[in-house]
Amino acid sequence: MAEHCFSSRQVSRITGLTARQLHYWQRTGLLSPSQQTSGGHARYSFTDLIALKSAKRLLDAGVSLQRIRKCLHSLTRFLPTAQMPLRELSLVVTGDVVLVLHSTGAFDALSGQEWVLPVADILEELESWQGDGAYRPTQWELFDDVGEDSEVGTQRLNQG
Amino acid sequence: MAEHCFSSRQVSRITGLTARQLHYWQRTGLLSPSQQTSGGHARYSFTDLIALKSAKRLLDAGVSLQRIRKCLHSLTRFLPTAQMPLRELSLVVTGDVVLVLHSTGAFDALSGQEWVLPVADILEELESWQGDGAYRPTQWELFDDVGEDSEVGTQRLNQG
DNA sequence: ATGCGACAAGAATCGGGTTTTTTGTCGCGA
DNA sequence: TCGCGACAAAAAACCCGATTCTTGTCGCAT
Repeated sequence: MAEHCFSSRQVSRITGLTARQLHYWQRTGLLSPSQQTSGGHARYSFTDLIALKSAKRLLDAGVSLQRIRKCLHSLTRFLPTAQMPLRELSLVVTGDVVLVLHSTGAFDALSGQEWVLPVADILEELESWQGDGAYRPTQWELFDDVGEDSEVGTQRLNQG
Repeated sequence: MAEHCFSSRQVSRITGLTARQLHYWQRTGLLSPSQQTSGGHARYSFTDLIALKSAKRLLDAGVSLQRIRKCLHSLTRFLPTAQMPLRELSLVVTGDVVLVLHSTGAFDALSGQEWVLPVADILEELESWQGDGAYRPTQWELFDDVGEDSEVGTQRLNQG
């Protein structure tokens, strides 16, 4: 593959990251350009661009750099690059976590851990208890009757 | 529908929650039995059971009760019960958040906010820049070259 | 038996101050 | 022009004590 790909300036223009950020990220090991000129100037590969652009997106979504650090780190561990068709991945970002959504499920980009609780399972599990004296509803409505009249301000347990 | 469904004892046996918990949850408005006997004894509906069982699962997954509170609260807001086929839902639990996975995507059960970053979009966006002087890889490998030799312990910026 | 109130241990949250991280800006040198 | 080092502001993480929440246990009333 070609040695020269993208200069810092190009990458900066393309990804929206500042030169300062690229430099700092290289310095702290988040992502170094895969090539360098003999003069020590950065040359980022297209693969680098993908990672940088992803990171930039996460940043814009409010994920802190430290979190991104961990994410990238475990992504390298948990994504078998040969197998994973990248186009089918999605990153789901909420305030605190970054999930990797895959066709087969989802897992936490930080820990790689996966906890999925299909509601269907719960229904199945409960249905075996229905003989205990209940009707059999056909239309499930979940959480329909939570905290209606009793206010959450009522909890004065340890007081007089 | 039938008035009598499940007594506290039954619910306790079925869900694995203690009577104490059921009582406290009722008291604090997390979930009250939808029926009561004239004597003031609890009668939980099957719908209640689903909610309780879900909550129990979240508890077991390490989600704190306060978080569950918020989850249930926003779930009631964000799930149009009439439309949502419950069997297609999954709760994705990671350390800090509870996500509701739906066929069309996922959203945070706490805030209802949704940020999905399909990697395919990133690729698409980048491909328009390829003329800038790069090769055209056919096999994407992401995050393959992150933090290899340069240690993260190197960042001594503000020092001498 | 079930509900209810009281007390207490343990867990979780909150608030504020401190430390670390991240980024902008400037200046120098190749 | 690009990289590099230094200083400083802003943001994020961290720590720790205080507060609040959750749950177990006991005793009493219905």
